Amino acid sequence: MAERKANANSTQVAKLAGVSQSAVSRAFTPGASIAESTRRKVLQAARKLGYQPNAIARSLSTKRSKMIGIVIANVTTNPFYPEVLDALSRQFQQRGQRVMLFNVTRDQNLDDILPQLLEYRVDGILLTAATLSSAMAHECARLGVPVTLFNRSVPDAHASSFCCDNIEGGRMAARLFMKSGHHQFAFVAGSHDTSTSLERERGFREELNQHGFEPFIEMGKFSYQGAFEAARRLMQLPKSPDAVFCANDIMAIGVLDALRHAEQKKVPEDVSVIGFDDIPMASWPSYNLTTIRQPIERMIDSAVNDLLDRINQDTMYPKQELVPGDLVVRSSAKLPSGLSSGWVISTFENRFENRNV
Amino acid sequence: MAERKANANSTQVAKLAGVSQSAVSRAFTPGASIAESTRRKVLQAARKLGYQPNAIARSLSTKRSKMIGIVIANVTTNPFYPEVLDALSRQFQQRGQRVMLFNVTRDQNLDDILPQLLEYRVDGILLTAATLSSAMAHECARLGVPVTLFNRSVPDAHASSFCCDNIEGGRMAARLFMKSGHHQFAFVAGSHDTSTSLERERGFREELNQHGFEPFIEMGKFSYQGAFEAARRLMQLPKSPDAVFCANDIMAIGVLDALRHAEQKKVPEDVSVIGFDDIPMASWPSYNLTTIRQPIERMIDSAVNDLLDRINQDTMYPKQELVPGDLVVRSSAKLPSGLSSGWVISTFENRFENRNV
DNA sequence: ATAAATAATGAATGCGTATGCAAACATGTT
DNA sequence: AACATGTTTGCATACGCATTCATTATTTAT
Repeated sequence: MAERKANANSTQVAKLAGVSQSAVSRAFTPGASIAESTRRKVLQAARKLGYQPNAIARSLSTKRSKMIGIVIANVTTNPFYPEVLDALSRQFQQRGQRVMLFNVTRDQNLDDILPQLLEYRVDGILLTAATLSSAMAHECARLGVPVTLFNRSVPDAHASSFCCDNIEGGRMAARLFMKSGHHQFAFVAGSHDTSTSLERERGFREELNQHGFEPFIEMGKFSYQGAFEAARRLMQLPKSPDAVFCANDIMAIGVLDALRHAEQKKVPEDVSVIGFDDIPMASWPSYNLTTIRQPIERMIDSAVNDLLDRINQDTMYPKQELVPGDLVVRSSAKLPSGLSSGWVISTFENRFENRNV
Repeated sequence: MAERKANANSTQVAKLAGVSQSAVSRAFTPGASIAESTRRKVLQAARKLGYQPNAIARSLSTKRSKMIGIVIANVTTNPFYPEVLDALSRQFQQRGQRVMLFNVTRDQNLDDILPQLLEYRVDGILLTAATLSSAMAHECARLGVPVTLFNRSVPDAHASSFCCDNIEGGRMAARLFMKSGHHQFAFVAGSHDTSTSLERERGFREELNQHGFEPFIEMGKFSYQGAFEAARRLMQLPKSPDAVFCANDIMAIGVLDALRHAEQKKVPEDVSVIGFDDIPMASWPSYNLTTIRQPIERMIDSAVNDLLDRINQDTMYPKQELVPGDLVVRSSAKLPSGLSSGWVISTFENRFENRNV
């Protein structure tokens, strides 16, 4: 049924308008040298034929596809990523770039994906998942395709990277816990090979270590269910923790549910829980999660600007940016004196007086 | 810094391999007529130059972009859509199609978006958001670009459509409520111009009407917050409802939270709540939501197959498919005798004996 | 061995646009 | 009227690949 009548092309429009094909091209190129009168003639003919410039042909000719490749993962398991994708795609659309999306699994090798993007000559690549192999980073550099990492640390100097300050985030969580008098700490990790989880763990542990504490570590596999089970394991321990920091909010929520519904614990009376991200659900009254907020909009703005700038000016060097997170105080963690729920704190207690050891 | 060394092209590879450009093209075209020996020569030369075929040029030449345009909305407000996007993108990737993503707001006009897709000569379009204007449907038909709607009813015969049976879903919710002895019903709508919300409302109301009941209607704006407020308004009513059906799960959860945390109601003792979709959170112990499950995977499979089939065979007609939902019985709604939590029911009580009027 | 069929190859062309270049045109200056 | 300046215009070509067609190499059948 679909007759696949090919779209009209610039030559046909030219003929109808009584001008050359170049004129048609110029009529659709902002800033091109063309008289207003001929432009009108062209546009009129174009309308009559239902003509629309062919972006594929334009890309071939200009060597600019106006497409950005976005690689993402965990869209269904972590509500943080739909937010990231939403902001990213909106930004790029708004700035005249199309988005070619690749949805990968966390363990999937980027070395199979990136070539598919490069094949389409995307103008730039934004990675929010998986880690960039050094070989691929070089390949992109060789082809002059800028790469920006979001929430992933940079493998070498060939790519830009925009990260929340995970280490300081972990430290803030530790300080809040200590300040409210906790003694037994635990960290629920996401995975053992993701910089976000590792850095949050490191900050948390280092701050605790400085005051003579050592956290238990459990694996939550970056998922609600994984964290749910991790929490149950934690509660089996002889000295079960009274303060649990999770590598992200969705796991914190899993932990909360496990504590309340499977372990008959009260939060925060029996156990305090802190998450990371500040996803929308964190503020729902069922959870009221104390968490470290990632300033998504600001981070995305920076990342998008960086990538587009590097696309337009070959001279720019990649940039590494660390954005501080905010401690959002709600009620899943005991409050130290002087703090109350509802506060958002940018720099929490750089120095901490240890009253518990 | 990026020197933007253009990628090698087939001519350069040909020269190095001592063959013609055609041979290079054939070496990369599965099923083309080429001797195994020359193919090897070509591939070796290609590897040496870091050559990768240019998909843009190929698209121009073959008039197939191997790209599918996906239009989606509500990615951040409704966890159902990340699931849809995840399944869709995975399927297309797996079947060798790239995905060009457009993220829109619910009120955004598709007439501005579709031309941007058509400009890139996508092979097909999959819409999960917004409604297709008749003009645009014709435009796509004219250009021979098949369109498939997911969870949206079809505007005319030019597009395929894959929908959950929303009307029957609404009926099932009504039957379950009536069977457990409820008397005051309410529906929390998503919007007044979305077929999903309208159809679910219609099924719900029609089934109630047949037994002499009439539901209150409140607007929940397809969001947690909107539904939260809708629930509070419902509870102000002189005869406040004891059975609330929501147009989707995220609103049902908003209603649940409002009832429990703002209205001191017990669920399901004081009020029963049913949702629609069966998003992952629905099974979390904090909510345990009784809901109508949309069989996402099956629906997506059908939609993707339909679209790809229509891309490959111009002769196929668009298809309209209605997929039945399943009633997933958990514990946010009172159980009628004979039912217990944990059941999944495909066809619930087509005939209902009204014991309450 | 030879004819007939098949497979492999390269030259040439087309896909639809952008753009450098030179020619044509318009405008203003002396 | 002659000239300088600036603006429009069309021609021709390039972008990188796929594909048709005619030609040549190879295999198969007789």
